[in-house]
Amino acid sequence: MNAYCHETNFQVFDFFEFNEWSNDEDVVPMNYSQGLNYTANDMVVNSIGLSNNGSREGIINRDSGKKESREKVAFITKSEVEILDDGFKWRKYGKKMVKNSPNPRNYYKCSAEGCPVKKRVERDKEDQRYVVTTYQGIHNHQAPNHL
DNA sequence: CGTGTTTGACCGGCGC
DNA sequence: GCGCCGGTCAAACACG
Repeated sequence: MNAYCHETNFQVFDFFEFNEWSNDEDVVPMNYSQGLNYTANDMVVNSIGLSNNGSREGIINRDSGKKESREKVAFITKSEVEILDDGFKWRKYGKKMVKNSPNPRNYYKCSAEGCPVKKRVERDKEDQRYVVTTYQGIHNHQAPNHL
């Protein structure tokens, strides 16, 4: 077992999709997040819209029942480490303290050439045992092999 | 050298 | 305007 498999095997405690990713308040909990049987790895695969063989797959729209890629999704895990290794290469480009939270928010961009995907990582402001990871954008390249 | 991190500066939107 | 706030840039730095 490599470090990647180990680290992404965190239970997902909640999962959000953003219909309007310009508006952080407009989040819609996914119906299938209730089961809590998803790992961070599952969430990464679904959120980026790429399946194991690299084809576009996406997540299930609970209204239409169809799979579609989402521009922005977020999930919460209970984790002691903040940087979940999701198999992609990320370059950190910023860190900010956000209002009403004692914890900084970290900004990452996908290292792949021309890929527009970004993610944010921060600890839950009320319960620091939880980590909130937000992805925005859809990768324009092949996913890592182990995804 | 090539790549990634750190960190203050900078910028744009928004409310007053 | 001006200041707050969240997001990004980029120069310096670290490290293999």
